[in-house]
Amino acid sequence: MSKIPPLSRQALSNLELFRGLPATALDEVLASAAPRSFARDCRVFNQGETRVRAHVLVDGWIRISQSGSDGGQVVLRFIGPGDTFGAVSLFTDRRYPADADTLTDATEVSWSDKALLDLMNSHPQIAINAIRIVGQRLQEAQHRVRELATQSAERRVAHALLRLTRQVGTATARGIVIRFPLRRKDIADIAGTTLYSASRILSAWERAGWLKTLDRRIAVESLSELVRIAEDESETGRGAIAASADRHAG
Amino acid sequence: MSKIPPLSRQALSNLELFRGLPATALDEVLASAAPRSFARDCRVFNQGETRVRAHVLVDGWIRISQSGSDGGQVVLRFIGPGDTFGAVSLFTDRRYPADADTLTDATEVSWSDKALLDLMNSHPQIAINAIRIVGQRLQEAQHRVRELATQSAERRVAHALLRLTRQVGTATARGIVIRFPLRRKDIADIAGTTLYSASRILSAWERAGWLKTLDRRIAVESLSELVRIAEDESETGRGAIAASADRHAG
DNA sequence: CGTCTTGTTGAAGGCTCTCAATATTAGTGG
DNA sequence: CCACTAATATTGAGAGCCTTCAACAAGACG
Repeated sequence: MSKIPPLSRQALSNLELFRGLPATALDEVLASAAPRSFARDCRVFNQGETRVRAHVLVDGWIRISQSGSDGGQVVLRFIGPGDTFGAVSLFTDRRYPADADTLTDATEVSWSDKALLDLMNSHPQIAINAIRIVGQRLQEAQHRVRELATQSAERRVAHALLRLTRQVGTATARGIVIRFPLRRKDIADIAGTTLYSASRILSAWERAGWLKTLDRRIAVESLSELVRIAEDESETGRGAIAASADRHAG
Repeated sequence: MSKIPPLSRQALSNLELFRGLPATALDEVLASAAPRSFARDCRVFNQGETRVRAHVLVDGWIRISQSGSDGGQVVLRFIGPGDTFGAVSLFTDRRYPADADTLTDATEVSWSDKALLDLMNSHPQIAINAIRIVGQRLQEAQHRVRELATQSAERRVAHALLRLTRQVGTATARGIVIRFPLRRKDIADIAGTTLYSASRILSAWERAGWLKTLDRRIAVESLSELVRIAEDESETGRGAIAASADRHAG
């Protein structure tokens, strides 16, 4: 459908995966790259699919979510411009471990397993970059494991929002706005709770005046209060839903 | 204290991190390796420490656990012979993200950041092996995130035990025995629950005759029942502690 | 024999889920 | 612009899993 302009060497060298490569190497990378574009709300790949490729998102936003045989679902990650995704499966069991859906119109480039391995073998820096990327995600995932195992639903929602503001927040007059629309169910799947608890927590925070949601877009007005919820040790581990906000609102 | 025999090329090539390397490369790897040995219950490195190295365990068992500022703690992983550990931090923020403690006497070899980077640059296969290793752990961690977010404490304990039997189980006359002693608190920290819940769940399973613990060592006698608990979809998501076992025991 | 660590178990309370009903908003076609 | 429909959000009530606290038992060890 749409025309996809060829990626420039310049653009390529700004991607974390290909950072620090000489120009000749970038040309090799470009030669084996397959561009593709998607409309909003499209499935880029399915959990379990075996024709795996290494993807880099050029433009747009993508949600990575995993669901179990029991129907339980979690959002693992949001992918933004410049992020690598779906690449780990090339090295493990050659099946995508999660679904990828576009949240906006999006364009990506991807490489086959063979192409990527060849590139890494001739340019080890690519492999080293990949270790850094995957390593960061491993640390994030482990951090999240601890969060889920030890903290209350309210604190997890606070953490989730803080991460979102950092990763995809834009400062505006109305506060820090999260760049794409999120349903309560999305928040719940990110924080590992239910739609209902997420709704209660967020509306309590709205009552307290710490954030607003307009058209599914969340605007955080008082980041410091969220930080307090997320860090405050006086909150006894697992704690009352939105108790802090309601205490505050009186 | 103890004498550490030099690692053979043969032994080295059996480690996943150095798989598929030519003999000359293995010699290079050996040249920069620093061996070290520990008694039981020793700290190998501390969470937050900045003098990071890449470690490979040659012999023994190590527990990797992370604790938060609030005191909450989780066991992230057990490290056995041949496993790599502590290496990801070389590529990210140059701080160990967790504590490492020996569960038995142990010997390891380690490499400095510079040595490992040099080796990877001259032998990309090492970097590619590392991606596979870290990638597998990322997938495991993400799987665990989903588990913690959606499943009941009982199912999580069942999953934890199943993972342990697979990773460190030995088949004996008494069933599958987990190779090193585990306290109830350890089980709780693995499964993301409390000491008390873990105790209740495990003693219910003992009553049902599905496992026994002798001297802190857990012996699983009926793996299939554990699998049933872990997978059974009739258990409504988050479910009654040890209800299945007590139902079974009458 | 005392002490310390670890494990078990009861009771109570509370956070969080589930279910249901209603309100609100988005999307569509006239 | 408005009616109509579907999707989403809010909120109450109730149940229940799990935590928390407390007391006690059982070994390990000097």
